[in-house]
Amino acid sequence: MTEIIDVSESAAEVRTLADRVSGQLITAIVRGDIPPGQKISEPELARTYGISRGPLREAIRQLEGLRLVVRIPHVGARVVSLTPEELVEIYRIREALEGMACRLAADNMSTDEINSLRELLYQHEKNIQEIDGRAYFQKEGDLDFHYRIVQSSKNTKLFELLGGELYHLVRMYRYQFSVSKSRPQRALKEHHRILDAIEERDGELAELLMRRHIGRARRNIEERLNPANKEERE
Amino acid sequence: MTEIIDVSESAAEVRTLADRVSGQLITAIVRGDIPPGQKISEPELARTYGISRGPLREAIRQLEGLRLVVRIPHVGARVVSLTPEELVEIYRIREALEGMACRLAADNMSTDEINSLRELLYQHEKNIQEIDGRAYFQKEGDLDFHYRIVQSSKNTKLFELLGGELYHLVRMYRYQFSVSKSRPQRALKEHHRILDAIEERDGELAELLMRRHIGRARRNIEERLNPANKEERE
DNA sequence: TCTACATGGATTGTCGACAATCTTTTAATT
DNA sequence: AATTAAAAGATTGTCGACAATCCATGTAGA
Repeated sequence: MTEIIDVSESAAEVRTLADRVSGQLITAIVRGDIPPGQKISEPELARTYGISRGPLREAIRQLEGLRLVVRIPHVGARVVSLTPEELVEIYRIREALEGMACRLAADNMSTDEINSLRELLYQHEKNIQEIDGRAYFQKEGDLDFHYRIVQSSKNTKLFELLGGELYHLVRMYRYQFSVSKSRPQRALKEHHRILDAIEERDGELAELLMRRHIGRARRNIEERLNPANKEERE
Repeated sequence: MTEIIDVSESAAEVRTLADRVSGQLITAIVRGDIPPGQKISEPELARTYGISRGPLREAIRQLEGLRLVVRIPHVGARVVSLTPEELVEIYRIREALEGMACRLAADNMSTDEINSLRELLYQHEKNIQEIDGRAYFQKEGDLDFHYRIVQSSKNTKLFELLGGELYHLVRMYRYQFSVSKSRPQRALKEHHRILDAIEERDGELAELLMRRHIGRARRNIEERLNPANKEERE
């Protein structure tokens, strides 16, 4: 999952301090080093990263745009703490947006990109078999798949939107609600099917499969919230 | 169209300078006072707004998050200049997202909200008849309708996404590619139909109608770009 | 005359200090 | 003892100045 970080970090060889710190903060928040809800102390962070408060404040403003922190004037910034409902909301948005991305990718993805992505899936397969228990790589790897699809949709705005703010939040909550163990193999199979559809240039099917795929993940979350009633929605 | 501005401006009674200037810059850019592609000179703007460069830079970082400006380290920030293709991309995203918003709104919109929105449409009707030529209010009013629907979907993340960065860009390009004159009446009719479907709690129909509605607007733009070939897409 | 380089000017990036606001602690009153 | 009020402390917001980088102008050489 290096790519997502790279977008904001090495895009221009890590120029300004604010940009660099912004990237560091993103990973820190996503990995849970700075847990959700925690207050962000400017003096403390400035000391930690060895910079002044100026660039730091710019970085915070940037994170605010990515919805990773919530700022209250004259009070301070806190790491965002999504309610489970909001997380479900995000998955609903992903259903719509990534479904669309698949439809576009079926038209616009090059054969090179398809082959490369297939390669990635084989690699995931190996990872799952090898480090069976630790689904660490898989956790990020899954999103890597989605990332590439969106990228290959060739809709740059869609790419910015999903890669920019939605994926960071998803990544963040992956590290917390640790992924259930039964999903990886199944998810991998679904990934292959989606790529199959794209390879056959069947946009309609690709969209359907992706919507189902994300919908399942969403229901997975919903069930974890309401273990009691499984069939409340729709 | 006051609401959209209010979100970022008066949310906390306009506290910090950065927030205030951020709001002013947004309207300035949206209205075209600072045209697309223009360089944003920090010293000049700081003088204009009578503040120092500190808060101004924070405001610029915020606008960057809203995709209203593009920043290059050590070079400067420019007002974003969307290619027509990107504008079409945005409309494609709106199709997906607002279609979804309609489906949700059919379930979650209160009768009060429905009545109030109907009232707004009647007001639009009056405006169109009165100031026939100047479609000024209509221009913003149209988006007001969409804004309310998304709001009533009760999906807060969806609301943030559409209201936050997508609508600003759409508003911005409304002021440039001035809306064709024949659309308003037709658009108003379509708005009524969409609201009808929502009122009848027919989410599927509401989604369909909204997708068509935005799709038409998109095709309208596409035709303006390629006046020659009308039937190239799908 | 054109290209390459160097110099000067302007702009962006960073810092430390001061002012305004909030939070916590302490004290006083009921 | 509990609640309110006041004061101290800490944090956020703002500013002006300095450093680093980029851009434009001008000069020298081929």
